[in-house]
Amino acid sequence: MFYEVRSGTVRTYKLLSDGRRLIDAFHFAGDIFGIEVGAEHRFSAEAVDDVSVVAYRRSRLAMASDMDPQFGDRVMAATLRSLERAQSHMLLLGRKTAEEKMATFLLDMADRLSDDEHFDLPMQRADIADHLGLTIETVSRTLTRFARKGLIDLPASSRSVTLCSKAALQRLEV
Amino acid sequence: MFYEVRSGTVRTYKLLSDGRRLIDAFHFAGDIFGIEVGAEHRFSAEAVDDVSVVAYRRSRLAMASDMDPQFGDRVMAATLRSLERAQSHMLLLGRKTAEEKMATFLLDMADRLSDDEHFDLPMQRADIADHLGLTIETVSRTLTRFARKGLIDLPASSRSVTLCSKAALQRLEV
DNA sequence: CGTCCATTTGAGCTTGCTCAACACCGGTGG
DNA sequence: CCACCGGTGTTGAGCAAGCTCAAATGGACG
Repeated sequence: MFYEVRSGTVRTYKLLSDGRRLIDAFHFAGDIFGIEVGAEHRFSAEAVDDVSVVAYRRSRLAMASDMDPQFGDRVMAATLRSLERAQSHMLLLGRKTAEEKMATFLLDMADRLSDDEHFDLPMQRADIADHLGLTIETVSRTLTRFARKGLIDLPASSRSVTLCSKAALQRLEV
Repeated sequence: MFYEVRSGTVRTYKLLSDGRRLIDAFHFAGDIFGIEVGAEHRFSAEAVDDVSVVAYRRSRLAMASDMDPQFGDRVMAATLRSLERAQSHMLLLGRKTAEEKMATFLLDMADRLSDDEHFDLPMQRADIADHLGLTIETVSRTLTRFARKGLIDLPASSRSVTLCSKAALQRLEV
């Protein structure tokens, strides 16, 4: 089985035995996730908000690839995109500072969630923290620091963000 | 183009603009690496020691898949294995402590480099550090701590390692 | 209005980093 | 032979980024 998000946001994650969590990716409408080698999945998936997802049997892949080569190509492309994302994310997790992580995250979300500079984050601080290898507190503090510096605007709701200076964030991102 | 290691060890890595490095993987004999979507590569590869590598043109993939489905399968499997490894490595980078990282690394190397509990690391401390998101000093200190605890044996040469207690390392690994 | 949950903020601590010195080893040349 | 050297690895001391623990704030909803 593998999956395609129709609407909403899905998080895929792994846990350590003591409960520490790493969210390896957020998946939005149109994203394909959960393609694997073996029979059983090596990570879990959860809905972040209200979600609609399509599930495909894996056997469909081989079959569909014959009938509809486009479909096979799309799945291969999705797999390679996951790999690319994972590789960039390893660099972030292993070598970026908290500020650089947040800057990268905000720019990525802006890119994927909005046409302009404003968007609403579907996930809560704990999800962001577990995605960036930080704690909730560090995420929160870094966001307020960005706001104080005038890089972003955090109107009331705490989930909505406006990027005031993408250029400055890109500089921070390294 | 993508590549297959015949003998020796290859490291693939990414850099931040100021030179911070993350080695996303080490590739040993038989490993396939460097499969990508776009035209240009998004990471660099270097020989860790004396290496022999086979390069395949990407066009060969589509072509060969028709003539030799086995080959296409092998490449797809390699891609999925890279993705799996990247996902586990994200958990390591984002959520494991220095000791847990080293324990995981040693067990992985033992698995891939040796039949028993003894092996020689092909890479230097700086490579290990940049693979685990640590500094050289922390790698070195963690290894000596493991040796003092009797978990491993570090005979003279500093590149050779014997695991005295895989079980204990597995417990540390979380 | 009170409760629950998410978020923010503060204070102090710890892990892992930085900077620095030292040890070790293989190669090179006087 | 051995002194020197560069590259690699180890060890020590002090520091700081980010964590932990704790409390305060602020909505959303009944």
